Amino acid sequence: MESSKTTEDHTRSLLTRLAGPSTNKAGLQSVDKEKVNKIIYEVSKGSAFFENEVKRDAAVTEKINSMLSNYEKIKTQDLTADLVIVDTQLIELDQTRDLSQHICHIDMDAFYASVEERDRPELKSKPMAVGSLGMLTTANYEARKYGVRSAMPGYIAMRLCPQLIIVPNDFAKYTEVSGQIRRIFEKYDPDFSPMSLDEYVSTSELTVEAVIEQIRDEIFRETGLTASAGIAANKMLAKICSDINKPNGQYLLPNDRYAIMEFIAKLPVRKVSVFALKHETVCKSSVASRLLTGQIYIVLGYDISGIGRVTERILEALEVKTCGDIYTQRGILYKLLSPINFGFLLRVYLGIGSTKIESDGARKSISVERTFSTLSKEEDLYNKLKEIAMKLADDLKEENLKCKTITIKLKMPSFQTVTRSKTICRYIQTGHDIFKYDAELPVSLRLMGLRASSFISSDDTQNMGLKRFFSSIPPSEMTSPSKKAKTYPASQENELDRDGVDLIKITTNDDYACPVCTHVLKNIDNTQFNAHIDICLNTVELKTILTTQRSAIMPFSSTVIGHEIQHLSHAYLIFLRPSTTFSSSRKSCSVSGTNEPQHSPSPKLTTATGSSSLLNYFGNSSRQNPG
DNA sequence: CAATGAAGGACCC
DNA sequence: TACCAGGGTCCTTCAAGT
Repeated sequence: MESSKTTEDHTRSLLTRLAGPSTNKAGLQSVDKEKVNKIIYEVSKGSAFFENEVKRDAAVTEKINSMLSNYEKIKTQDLTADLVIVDTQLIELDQTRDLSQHICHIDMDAFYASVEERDRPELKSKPMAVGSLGMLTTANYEARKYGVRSAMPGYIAMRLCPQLIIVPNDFAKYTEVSGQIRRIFEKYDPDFSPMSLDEYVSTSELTVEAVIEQIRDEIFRETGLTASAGIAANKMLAKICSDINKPNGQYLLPNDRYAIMEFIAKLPVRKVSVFALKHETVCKSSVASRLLTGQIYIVLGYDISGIGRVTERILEALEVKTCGDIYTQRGILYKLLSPINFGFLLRVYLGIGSTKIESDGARKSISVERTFSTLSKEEDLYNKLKEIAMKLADDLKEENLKCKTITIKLKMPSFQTVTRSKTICRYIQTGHDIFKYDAELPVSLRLMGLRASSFISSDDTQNMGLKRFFSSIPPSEMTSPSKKAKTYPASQENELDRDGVDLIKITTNDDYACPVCTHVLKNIDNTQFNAHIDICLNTVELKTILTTQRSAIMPFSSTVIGHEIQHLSHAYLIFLRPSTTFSSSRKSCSVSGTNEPQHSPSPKLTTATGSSSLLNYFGNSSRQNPG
């Protein structure tokens, strides 16, 4: 029977995929998932989105199959030696267990929807969701009975529940309520308000549970909203526990090794999500607090990861359904998964998670993206991108950040998504062949986005200018100029330009080849020359990264792209016209969502990633080909 | 032979 | 009627350069 699982399994996984990411949320347990999934399937069948999901599902299937064939081989092997290694690892991990404190995760129930209900009580008894017909952000519990949930397109929700009321998002309002809640927490946090601390906590008779109840109660009195809480020994467990008695309830998992192991063993892997505190985000509905011997530290914001649809499928194929199964299958998992993923699973199995409140806040990237009804005209696309770039530039300015890397993201009407990124100094130094842009190739897009990352201090920007450019690029590499150089003139107040461009001294009026576009500029003086360089640097038409860098990986069916980059304030404006038919030949990644930023607050992330990646590679290959 | 950049995904809310 | 978001983080794989 194992071998005859073909189309049936296929549709099943597809149905699950289409059902969306949040099918296990509170309030959804009682719905007839089969039926709901079927309706979702019927409604979306044939759409571009659907077709794209089919592809992605197939990719996961393929990956699983290759894993399974490996699995078959390994099954017959003697894993004794491996088990010794794994069990040693388990013992070591167990010794890191920290049961010295309680950590509590407080989660607002259906936050946006609850706010709307509070303001319009008549909605309480009716199925209601917040969002638009395009996409819902959340649904109240009445609506969840019909299978309506967050991240579901509104029009599909309407099929599931025709009487559904959809209320538009009102983020300003939610932010305000977040502020209210936050102020409540501040009262409990000694760092914010030491005075009121005694008022609430020093009555040491109060149990942890009582304190949390009190906090939830106060939230309710203050905002009219309910919250749920999980109290446990670490962040991971606290997060999981907060879901158990949702809505408007709390759950305490005792700080006892046995209790924890019992609890986790029965837990379906999909329930695992890991709560890690990151930079402070006000407009979120989750709050974590830590109770430590009479003190409470409140931290807002989160960074949550977990085991999602894909990982669940992979694990299921490896016969791991509950966290307890991780132990049973540990030998296989050790052989098949990357060390990082495997280590994560071991910690899950042991119920070990981070207990730190490292509010290591530095944010790593800022992005802006917009979906729109399909645009095809170059001009429209350009304008849209310009808007996005302006917005991103504003955001950067607001955060007082400068970036080194810009990533553009494009989504075709087919939902195929491509991203292209460039770090500025490299971009300038490398001086990609400039591409004479080819025949008009209108491409349609449904989304464009820009992301800024690799933030740099202004010191770093000093050495990235033309000097460096000049010194490292042989003139022969420069090619023809952008036809459009003057169409998109440089923006006036361009800080990055100022920082990045050193003026070039030319002593005599002469012919001079522009290093960027290689045009020979006749008889110009310093000022004119510099002006020209400015324009060229601001608007460079690249031979597309797509052709030069990706052709080896992704076969292109037709001609490619004009690609322009324009400085716009802090941001770069990138314009591309890719061919519509990228065929991704990539294999999908392995088990992910396994990232609880462990201990060490911020030791070189890049290094960590790099080396683990290598470790991974070597580790896997040596283990997977054992003889 | 480490370090790095780029592209693509998975996951969360 | 309407036809699948936007903002982040981290992980993995590839490829190329010294």
